[in-house]
Formats: sequence, C-alpha cells, structure tokens
Amino acid sequence: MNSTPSCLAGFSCGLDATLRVIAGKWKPLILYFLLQGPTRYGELKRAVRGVSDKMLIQQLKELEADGLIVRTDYKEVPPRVDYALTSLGLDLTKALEPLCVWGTNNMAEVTRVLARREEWHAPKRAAVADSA
Amino acid sequence: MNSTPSCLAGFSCGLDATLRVIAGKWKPLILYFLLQGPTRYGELKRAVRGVSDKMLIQQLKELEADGLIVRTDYKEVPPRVDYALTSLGLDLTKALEPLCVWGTNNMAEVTRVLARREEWHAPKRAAVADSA
DNA sequence: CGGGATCCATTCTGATACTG
DNA sequence: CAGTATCAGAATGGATCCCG
Repeated sequence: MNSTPSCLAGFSCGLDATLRVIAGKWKPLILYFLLQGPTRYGELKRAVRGVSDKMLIQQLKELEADGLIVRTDYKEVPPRVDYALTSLGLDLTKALEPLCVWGTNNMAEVTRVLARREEWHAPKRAAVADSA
Repeated sequence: MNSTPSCLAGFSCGLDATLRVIAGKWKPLILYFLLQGPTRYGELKRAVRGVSDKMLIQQLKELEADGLIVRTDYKEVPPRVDYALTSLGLDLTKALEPLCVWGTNNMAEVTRVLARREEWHAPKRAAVADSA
C-alpha cells in the first residue's frame, strides 16, 4: 500500500525513529514516572492520571515488548507486580527531561492554548449534536 | 465526561503539559524540520515523508494556533507561503534534540522492534480478512 | 503552488463490567 | 491487586476532487 518501502529501514532522522517507539498518548508519561524506580501497577495508575486500565496495560505491554521496561510478577496473593526501566528505556526517558522542563517553564502558555482549543471544539460538538 | 476537572489547570508534571501540545503523529517532526529555518509548504511536505496534505495542513494550523509557528503568505503568484518557528516553538524544538540523538544511537534496536510489531500485526490482519 | 471539502476505512481511546 | 473482555464513540489517516 505504501509505494516507498524505504519506510521500514530508513527513518527521516533519529527523531522519526524515536517517535515510532514512544508514540501513544501515555507512553512518555509512563516512562517518566518509572524514572523514580520500580513501580507497582496501582501506583502507576494513580500517577498517570486519567488513564484507564485498558490503555495502561496495553501501553505497558508494548513498552515491555519493545524492551524499554521489564515486568516483574512476584506471584504473591494478593497479586504484586512491578515495572522498571531497562537501560535502553532509561536512556530514552532521560531524553524526555528537556520536554518536561519546557512544559514546566511554559505551563501558563500551555494552559491558555488548551483552553482555547476547548472553545473551538465545544461549538463543533454542539453543531454535531444539533444536526441529530 | 471527566470526573476530575483538575485536568485543565493541573498537569501531572511539565511533561504532561508538553505532550498535550505536541501530541500528534507529525508535529514533532514538523517542528524539527523547521529548525533549519523558514520552510515552504512544499518543502515541508517532502521532508516529512508520508504525510498527506490534509494532515500536514491540519497540524500546521494547530501549531500556528498554539503559537509555536508563524505562517507567512507572500501573496504572490504562484502562491508562496512559508512557516517558521516562534521563539516559544524554538525552545520546544530544541528540547526535542535528545530524542533525536537517542533515536540515532539506537536505530538498530528500533528497527528490530518495529519489524517485530509488523509480525504481530500481520497475523491479526490475516485473521480479520479470513473471517470476511 | 498551496491549500479546502468530502467521503470512507482504520485506529485509538475510554467506560463499563467481569475475573482470579 | 492486577488485570481481561467487550463495545461505542472519537480521532486519525488517506483518496479524490475542487479552487484561487
């Protein structure tokens, strides 16, 4: 379907490659919290606010399959499982730090921008609901 | 719809804020290419391989609305338009650099990971096609 | 050249309910 | 506690055609 099969081996640049690995709404956040050390499932869920079980599990599985994190099942009752960064994942996560800094420094702007997006989307939704 | 309205003003951390701005498959790539200076629409399209007109325009508009880039229409015939980073956008884009470095350093791993994903998805698609 | 508009398929996301 | 299963709706992506 793609006329340029070079997509597989040839990325536009390193950023392209990285993005394909951490694409997904929650992955960067998950990785970032894991920076604090091995974390249990429940903790992670509370830390990454707004994520559902389904998404969290799905993303964790992908991150594990991609070799960025490791899952440890202690086989206890009640169940205890935790997740930790691999060295590959740790390197990647550290590369996330500048983004965190930018967000912190520009949180006011970001907040305003997001608020304006809401204003744009709200009328759209109203129009859709109206046509029904 | 969301029981915790704190999502608007309260981010988990700076990273959370940043991600809400650059979420989207193409935005980081667009920003990154703009690091080379003001870029025309056509150039951008060739640079960000695989993007369609629709998506490129859409993402550019959002980036502009968010104050990360500026659009300049020279009002010539044939049309000439270019996009450039604002200072806010420039700061953000520079924060993307470490991710690029990671991707470059680990491109071999990334390639392998992506190939394995394909192997996982291929059987799924076959099964779906089979049921039809 | 640099878009805009529409249609359609695929993918992603989230809420809910259930399990060991 | 740590998931799994299912379903509906939203977002994403591409193809095609149109315009100044």
